Amino acid sequence: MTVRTRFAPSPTGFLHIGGARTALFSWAFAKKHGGKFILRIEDTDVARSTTEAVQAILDGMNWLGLDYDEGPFYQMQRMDRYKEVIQKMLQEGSAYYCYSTREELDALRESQMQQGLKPRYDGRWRPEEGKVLPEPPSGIPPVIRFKNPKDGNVVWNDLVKGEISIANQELDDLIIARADGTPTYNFCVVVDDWEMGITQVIRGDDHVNNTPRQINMLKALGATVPQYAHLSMILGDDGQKLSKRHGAVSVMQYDEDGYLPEAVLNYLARLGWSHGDDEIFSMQQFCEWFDLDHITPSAAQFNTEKLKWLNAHYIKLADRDYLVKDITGRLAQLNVSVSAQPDLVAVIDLYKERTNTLNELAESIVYFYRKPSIDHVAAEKHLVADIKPALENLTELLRTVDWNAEAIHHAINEVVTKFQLKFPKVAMPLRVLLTGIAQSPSIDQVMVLLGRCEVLARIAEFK
RNA sequence: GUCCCCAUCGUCUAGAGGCCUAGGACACCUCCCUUUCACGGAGGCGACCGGGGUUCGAAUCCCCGUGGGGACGCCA
Repeated sequence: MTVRTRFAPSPTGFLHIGGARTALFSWAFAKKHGGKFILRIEDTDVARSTTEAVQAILDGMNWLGLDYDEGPFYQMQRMDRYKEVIQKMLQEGSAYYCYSTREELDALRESQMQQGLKPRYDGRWRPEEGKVLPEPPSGIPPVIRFKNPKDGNVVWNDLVKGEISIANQELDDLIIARADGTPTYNFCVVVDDWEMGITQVIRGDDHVNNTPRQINMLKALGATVPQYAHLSMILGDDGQKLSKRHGAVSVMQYDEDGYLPEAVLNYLARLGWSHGDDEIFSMQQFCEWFDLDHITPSAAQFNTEKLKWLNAHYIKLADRDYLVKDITGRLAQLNVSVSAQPDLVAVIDLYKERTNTLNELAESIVYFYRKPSIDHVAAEKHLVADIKPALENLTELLRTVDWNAEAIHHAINEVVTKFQLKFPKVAMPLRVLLTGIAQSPSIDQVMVLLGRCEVLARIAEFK
């Protein structure tokens, strides 16, 4: 049987890191097995679903390069089909109308909680052999409930967590259609997973508790039950649960923050999944290696430091043209327009080995295109008066020296020797004057790129 | 409260009864490289939640405890 997996987000927000990993694992699993990956938008909560959120999810998938073979399917466009199935269930007796009001149900729930019971529907409208149902009240539009089996256990072999067994007694008759007739999540999932021929449902483990209900409905419909793989959640850097209020950010935020999609993908792949000691690998390699057997069942804490490490790695490998385009954009954000000189390609080459994010890279090269403000601490330490004669002497040499790193280096050495100094004694003030700070690549290389005219101008600032 | 799940260095993890005096990676520390800061290289610090079993032998299997998480919606 061909593998068919799906990613089924609800469009109530952006694509966050947890969703992205779920999507990545589903995608990789399909790729690994030569199957199909399907995108399905679960938008049946009309009140909370937005087209902006749909777009945000699509953007996130696109940025990560998680392409889908089918879809996106929208559940709201499949209403007719859901209603058909519900009618069939009503006729067959696996579903029934329930006239309980929300107030009634709230009261029920509360009293059950007080008694230390698990809150659940008590089945007052559930048709039963020899049971006399109350007369349907007028003016109350009924919901439709699934008639869940009363006895036995629902058991499935979760591909991540192993065998999970839940007693039917723990389950109640869930609502599959609201009073306004629209079907609810648990029901739509069942119909869709069935009719879309999903073979492996890979999703967050907040759905573990929904699984037995879905299996029961699948069985009631005579459908094949797919395999399930429940991924544990991703915690924030601080070990706290991610939520809209706390730490959950869009994957697109990582783009804005200067992370490469390759880095995010590689990081996510390794978060909760492993292939021996391998840490750095391409998505192609990942798709070949990926399996459900090596997914950790426990929750994982996000670690930005490690993401940065991977990002630094991928920046070193990044395509030149890509970097130039990207960095030009980031510089523009900093109100820096890139002039022809110094050549941005050369500048990036000089810095890409020493940077963690693209934002850092952009910020650290601003001084090539705009005169830097001098850091006070650095100035105090290195721009001392007694170095002035040496710098003046260097200035003279720089006016006529061949403008390449070797010649410049030689010129600095000449001054160093003449004034009986150590190399850094001259290099550091130079560095501060030229870049504004005390850290930079090799100073002669910086000077080559900055250009003779600009170098002389900046040294002259030292009064 | 009830049900379900989880538990190896600070973090991500390797580990499917002997290969484990528990391996790798990030972070941290030291040293080397050096023109500063990085990069890179070499070292170092650092963990099997507790208690019982099973077994010749347990990080690995079982039970109990503890801790953490999830679910209990006319949300998904």
